Amino acid sequence: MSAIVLKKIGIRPTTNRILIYNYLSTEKKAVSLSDLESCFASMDRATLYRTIKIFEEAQLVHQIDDGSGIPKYARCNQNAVAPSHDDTHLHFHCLKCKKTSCLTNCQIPKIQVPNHYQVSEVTMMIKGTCDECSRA
Amino acid sequence: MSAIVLKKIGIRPTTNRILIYNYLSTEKKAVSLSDLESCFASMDRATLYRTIKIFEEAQLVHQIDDGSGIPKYARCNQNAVAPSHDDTHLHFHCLKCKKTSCLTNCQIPKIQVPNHYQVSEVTMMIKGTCDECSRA
DNA sequence: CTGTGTGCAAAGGGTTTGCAAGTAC
DNA sequence: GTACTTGCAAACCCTTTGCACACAG
Repeated sequence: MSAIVLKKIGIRPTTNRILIYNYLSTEKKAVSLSDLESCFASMDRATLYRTIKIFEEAQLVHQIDDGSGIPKYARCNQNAVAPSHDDTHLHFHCLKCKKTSCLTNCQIPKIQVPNHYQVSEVTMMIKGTCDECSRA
Repeated sequence: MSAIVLKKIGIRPTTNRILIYNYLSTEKKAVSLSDLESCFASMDRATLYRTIKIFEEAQLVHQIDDGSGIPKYARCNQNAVAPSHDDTHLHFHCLKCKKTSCLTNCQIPKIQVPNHYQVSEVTMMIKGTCDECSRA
């Protein structure tokens, strides 16, 4: 139950939050605030915004910047109940269907940076044609 | 002379454009529109915006999305006079000094994507501490 | 004279915040 | 009753565009 998951990590499981949580859990693609807004027309933008922020802080979701300028959010590590979030994988943005998704199976290769540089986070974004679109 | 460079690729070398071009050529870090705005206070935002767009189309600069939500621009391949622009390198965003720069010497590793996915563009963004900041 | 470049002003698209009412515990 | 949530409204930040004037060929 999602209510239990939320409660466990210290987020009060309100109706709205459970709905959003479930939506993010089933949705394969990364969603923007506008996506959520049109999906949950009854909820206010501010509520969606704050809910996402809370989820992000609790590491239930991570933000993805696909170059569109509009931040998207995804919950990837869907098997894990604990907030051990994995975002060391690639992100893919399909130029045809405009969907952004996580390629959870593709790890980001280890990278060599020049001396004295310290790496704390690496993101990798691929644009192209996704599975579905290239078959069609 | 920058005027000649601009003319060669079909951009009329106005005073403003030469100034901006020179600035981008000497600046090591990627700059945002606001950066340009505070640097060239006499020029209008719209002029800066349109100039950057023109440079981008002519492939004199490329846009970098460092996760801040604010697009930055850089001219990397500074040796090349021709508009053969190379943007297959890494980008680095320093969490201390907030500067974004090109690691021109670091190529993006070849990546393996799942079947049926077609890759047309790859970007890689590293966050951490830059050379200068980690020495200080 | 004609076409391009520029500044001004405003529209636009999205995020973020203040506040007061609502709701759960 | 108290503390957290939510909706409404507005502020905000930055990009983008329309339009009229300025300027160069």
